[in-house]
Amino acid sequence: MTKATLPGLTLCNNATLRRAGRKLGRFYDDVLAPSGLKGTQYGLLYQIHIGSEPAMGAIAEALIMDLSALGHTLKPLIRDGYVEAFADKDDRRVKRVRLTPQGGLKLNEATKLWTIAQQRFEAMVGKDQAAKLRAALDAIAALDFDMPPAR
Amino acid sequence: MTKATLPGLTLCNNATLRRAGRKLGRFYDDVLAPSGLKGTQYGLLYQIHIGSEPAMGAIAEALIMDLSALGHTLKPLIRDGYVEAFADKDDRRVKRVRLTPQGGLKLNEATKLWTIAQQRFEAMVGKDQAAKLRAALDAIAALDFDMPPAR
DNA sequence: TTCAATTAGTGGCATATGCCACTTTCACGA
DNA sequence: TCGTGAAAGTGGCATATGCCACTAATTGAA
Repeated sequence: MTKATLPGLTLCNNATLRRAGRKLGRFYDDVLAPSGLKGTQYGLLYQIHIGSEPAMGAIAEALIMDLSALGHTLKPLIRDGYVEAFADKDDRRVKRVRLTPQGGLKLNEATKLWTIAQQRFEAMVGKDQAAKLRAALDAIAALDFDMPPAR
Repeated sequence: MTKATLPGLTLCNNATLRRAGRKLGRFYDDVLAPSGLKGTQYGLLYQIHIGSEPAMGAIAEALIMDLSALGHTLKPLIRDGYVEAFADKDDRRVKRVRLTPQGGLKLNEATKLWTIAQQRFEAMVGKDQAAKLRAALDAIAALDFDMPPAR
């Protein structure tokens, strides 16, 4: 009973997902550490990168993240000069963001590290196993949890 | 291109896991809301419940969570009277925790809600699919990410 | 044109997590 | 027995996320 301190190997899908998330998150964070970015920040820079000066709302939707949470997460990246925001020309309510030249460089730098983490992980679980896992997770992300509260 | 704003369906295992985690987390949180507990707190109370007055370190290990993070997460639960801590009789460095009677009641109350969330989720993805997913996630949680930094 | 409803963000507050620097206890070997 | 190093937590600081109450800008209908 030394390390098998897991009597009830939680049947909770949410708890299991979070636990694996903490573990994997730390791994990616460790590998990305030399770049000074956290896994989340890397993902956010990437998302901005592949978008066309995306609006905050668009990013939040793509990442299935609360809009205000995105705003908070974006702050350190703007503060450090990796991202810059500007108002949309046609709708001043909309705030768009883009990477600064510095942000672009940082993304490239971090991508090299990310590749290492990604390869190391897939070498352990298998490339297809990883792909299947991502597919399953994307399926969850696409689920429509609703109806219950009597519409 | 309205809702398919996901050009690069992220290949990053970490980002995919986090995204699904946010989605699922909100679902469980919503269903658990009437109890006043968050999904994480419910999981923590449960973990304490199934343990024998577990030491903080044991809980942290089981949940693959940083010890200090556990300490922080535990605070609101202690503040609200659901959990109480006490020093181990033989080793004063060790701090053990247990549910208070109130905590036990709250856990029962929340478990009813949790069951609903769990069932609703599994009704959507399938019971075996969910089990497979948990198995895959547990496998990740059990991985040994090491060696690289030249030991 | 005017005003109510809607949309996009912001700020404040609270929890979730980590890392690091300490402090307190123990365990052990000299 | 003393002193050094390991083990278990705590506190502070920073990011990650959410919800709620608001504000600013738009859109639409009367």
